[in-house]
Amino acid sequence: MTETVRKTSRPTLSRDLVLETAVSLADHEGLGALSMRRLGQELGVEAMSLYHHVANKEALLDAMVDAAVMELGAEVGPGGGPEAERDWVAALRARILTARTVMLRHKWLPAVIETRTKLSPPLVAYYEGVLATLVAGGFSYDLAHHTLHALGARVLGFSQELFDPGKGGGDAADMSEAETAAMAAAFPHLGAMMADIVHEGGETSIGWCDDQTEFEFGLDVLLDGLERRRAGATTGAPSTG
Amino acid sequence: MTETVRKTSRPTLSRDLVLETAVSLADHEGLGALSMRRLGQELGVEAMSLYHHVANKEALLDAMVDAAVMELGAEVGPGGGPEAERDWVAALRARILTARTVMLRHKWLPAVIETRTKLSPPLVAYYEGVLATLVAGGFSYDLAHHTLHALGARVLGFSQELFDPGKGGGDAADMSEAETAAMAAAFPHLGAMMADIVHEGGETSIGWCDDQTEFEFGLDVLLDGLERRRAGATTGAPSTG
DNA sequence: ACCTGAACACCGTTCAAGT
DNA sequence: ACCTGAACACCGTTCAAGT
Repeated sequence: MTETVRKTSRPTLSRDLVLETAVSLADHEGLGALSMRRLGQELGVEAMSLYHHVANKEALLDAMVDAAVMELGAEVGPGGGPEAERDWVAALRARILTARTVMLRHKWLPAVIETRTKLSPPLVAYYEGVLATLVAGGFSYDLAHHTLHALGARVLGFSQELFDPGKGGGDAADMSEAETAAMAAAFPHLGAMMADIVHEGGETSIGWCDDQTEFEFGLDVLLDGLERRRAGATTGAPSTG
Repeated sequence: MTETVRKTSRPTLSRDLVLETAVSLADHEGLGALSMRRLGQELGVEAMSLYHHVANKEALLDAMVDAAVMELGAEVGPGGGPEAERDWVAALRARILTARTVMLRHKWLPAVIETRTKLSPPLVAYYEGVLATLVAGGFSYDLAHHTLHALGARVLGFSQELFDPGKGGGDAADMSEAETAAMAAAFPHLGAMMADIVHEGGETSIGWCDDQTEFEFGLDVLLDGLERRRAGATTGAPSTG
């Protein structure tokens, strides 16, 4: 699981090596494991040596974001172009789902991006590509701007999942029958919904929610609604039938 | 700005007083200011005394979430009912916008909710109300489940805003003309969009994005798309004209 | 029962000192 | 120029001791 230390060889420290090691540490053991002392240890060096290659921990996190988002930028390409003109929904959808694979590789990235105070040039470049895709698809800058807000974190391939039964320490499997029954009594709709999902899941996905499916569902609802607005519907309240 | 300490009177400590003070401290000075030592100081007591009323800091955060979400629950009411049957969009929209006012009062709440490992009963009760509203509006449990995922954090009144020019240390006003020009050259679409927004903002909102407007736009796009699916459209990919 | 103070094992970071 | 070790000002938390 854990990478072994390389106390023996000890290659000369460099900014790139510090960065790579930091990203790898965060990838494998989570953001909580990334302390300056621990990172130094991983490199066979005292924590204080890191300060010769990085101003402080915030600067290290900045650089990690830049590195990961450049990775993302390389995979999604420039954006815009004839595919976007033909079908902006498909173009943007593909772009965002690619972004998602990068986010899944670097699970720490959303949390770190959220806490950045200076904006990352590679991230701005990514947004430029999204915008190019929207404009090629016929969006006004005004609607494109609202669209970026509407997509929010989803534009980078992640969403804040709050209602995650798999979280909560115990997923459905962990809940005792008594607990499930008590919950169903107190919260009838949630109880019914959970029963429904568990049934539906059946043999394939045991019990709960498929993150990828749900991410795509939410994304498609948004893309659908946005296309309707682009095509000329009012930007006001939705029709309520 | 900062509340003054009450070293003098020193009322007997109680769990409720600890909780209230913790919430107030986080409200006024942010989550970063909430350390056990600082909270003790605010109560005119040693940090270690707090452990008689709260198991540890995680338990304190759990209790703070419960308290804030109960506040939310009291303001939104039970959910469902005849209004939801008549117009689920309006009912859910109102519910979520009320939730948003609570989130704006307790800015620390989203971040803390995200890190909880055990689920909060008041939060489950809130979801039950959302679900009751959807079911009254004609949703199947299956579609309602997807809907909760699609709304994500928005169901609680907040969204992960990543592209926030006001963030980044410098908003547009803080950027030098040279910087703005350089950015417009490197990222033409972003440059054009920003110029467009600044113009549009005009006298009323100086320059940038109105969070409330953008929140409602994104919410309405989602509600619109969800209503279409409820009314019988396929749950697959959106039509791309 | 409630509160305290010293202590432990952690942080990020500074600084003077080594090579 | 690069790395080190002690130190400083913080964390959350434990534990034995006070009242």
